[in-house]
Amino acid sequence: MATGRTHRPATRSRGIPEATVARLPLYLRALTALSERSVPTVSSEELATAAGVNSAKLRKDFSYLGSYGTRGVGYDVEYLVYQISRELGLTQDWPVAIVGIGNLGAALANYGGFASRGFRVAALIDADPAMAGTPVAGIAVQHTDDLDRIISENGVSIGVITTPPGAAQQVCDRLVAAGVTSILNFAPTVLSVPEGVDVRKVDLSIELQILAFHEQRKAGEDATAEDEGAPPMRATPAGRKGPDGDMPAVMPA
Amino acid sequence: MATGRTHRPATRSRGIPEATVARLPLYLRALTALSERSVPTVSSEELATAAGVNSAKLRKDFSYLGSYGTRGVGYDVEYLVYQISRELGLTQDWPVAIVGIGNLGAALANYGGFASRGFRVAALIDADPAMAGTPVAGIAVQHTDDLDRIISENGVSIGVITTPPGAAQQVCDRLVAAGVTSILNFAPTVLSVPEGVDVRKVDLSIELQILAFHEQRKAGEDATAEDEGAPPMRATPAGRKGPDGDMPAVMPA
DNA sequence: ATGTCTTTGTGAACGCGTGCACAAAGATTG
DNA sequence: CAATCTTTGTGCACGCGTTCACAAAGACAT
Repeated sequence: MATGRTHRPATRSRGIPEATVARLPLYLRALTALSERSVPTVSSEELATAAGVNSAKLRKDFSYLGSYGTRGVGYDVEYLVYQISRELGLTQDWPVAIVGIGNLGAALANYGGFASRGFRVAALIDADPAMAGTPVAGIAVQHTDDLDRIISENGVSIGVITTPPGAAQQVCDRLVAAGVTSILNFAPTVLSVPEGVDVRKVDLSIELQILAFHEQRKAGEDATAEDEGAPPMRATPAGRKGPDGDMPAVMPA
Repeated sequence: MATGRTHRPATRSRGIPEATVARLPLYLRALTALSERSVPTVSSEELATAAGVNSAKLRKDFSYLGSYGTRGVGYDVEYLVYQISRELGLTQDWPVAIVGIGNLGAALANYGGFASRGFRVAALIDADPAMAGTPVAGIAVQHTDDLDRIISENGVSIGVITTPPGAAQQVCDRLVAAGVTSILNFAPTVLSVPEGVDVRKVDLSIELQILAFHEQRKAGEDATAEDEGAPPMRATPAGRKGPDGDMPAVMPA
């Protein structure tokens, strides 16, 4: 019944701050690029610039992993690539299942960035019987009925949800029941999961709205005298709202 | 030329904390759902549960917007929907341009969540001449050469980048030059933008890597004695130490 | 009107993350 | 070997965000 925690426990894992963990992939990407150019070492300053962060922050981040640098020289690129990869668990292979093969699901399946590092699309699952067997990105789509079997047979522990919002929670529950303990949710829904299951969400609509907020603010800075718009009279509780029908009766993403 | 700040200035806008702004869309979604069910009022507790957050946090968030609640009763749903919409700038229409119409770009163009609230796909732009004119999601794709004109003619201030990583910075620069001041970046690249331009990134790969980290940690908790694998010899920069490993004694997860 | 009950709004404490600034460490040069 | 120079690693202070806990405010019943 999907009655569980909704937010991550913020369990400070093994002393590495969550904020640092979130930046490690950034460093890894920059380091990989350097590695491909056969650059042997980098200073914290250079690497920080490449990763778009502060150099002090980068050094502190690395200090949580250990002392991998050489003073007066910098960091050994190859060595650091390996250390971060190991820390992130990318030295092993993670089979991933994508549930909901619509526009987005198919796009993700085709996305090259998946297989690039440690991740492998192990299964595509959809509720539409007509899609069963259809190959997407070279992989045959399987039906939701077999979800349990698919997950366990492939040893999938990371699931990606790209279903319509209405189906997301149900799919989530089934994934968790089948053994998935990490979920990447693209559906615009708040997922409830039991403790011990990690959920990360990617929400286009939310990102756009945040941008819109700042955009509006920027536009409003010039015209400070700008009228706030017609402040519709307070809709007295249990009463009626403004006559000008201010309500956008539109459904959100 | 892309020489500018990379991170947002964290400019505390109008007294509303960034963290709060990021949650407003969440509240708005939950409120819209309630509105459709014609629920007149909600308590902070109910709404918080629906949005997946703490009720105290929700109340504090709302307190930044003003006192919109009624003690002993709760919040008027319709009124709050309007207030948050206005605060986020969703009462006006935001024309959005998507650059890079590959798998992902096309998927986003088709994504219903776009038009749902305040956002309208005003233009689709791609560098492939063969795509020019091809309709995607009912909109004809236009060529990159006309980017400047397209942006200014449509008054686009929000751009979405779904190009390959190599082209992202260049596209970004052109968007900014054309007048775009908010960018949603799906390309796995660190974008440099001048001050005053907001960038938000959505990165599938990074999200997966963060999940993998936690997944590994969870798996490692049981088997603490797990072997760390073969630690590759440290590429000692210009100086050798014991071959046995000056491996920083990092503890196994 | 008075009292009770519910729920908001917020003061205050706490913890996390960030950035500064510098001492320590090692490379490098004379 | 001593001096100098570069860059790391980190102690410390500060600010933001979260959470607790409670007084104030209003609804509602008597």
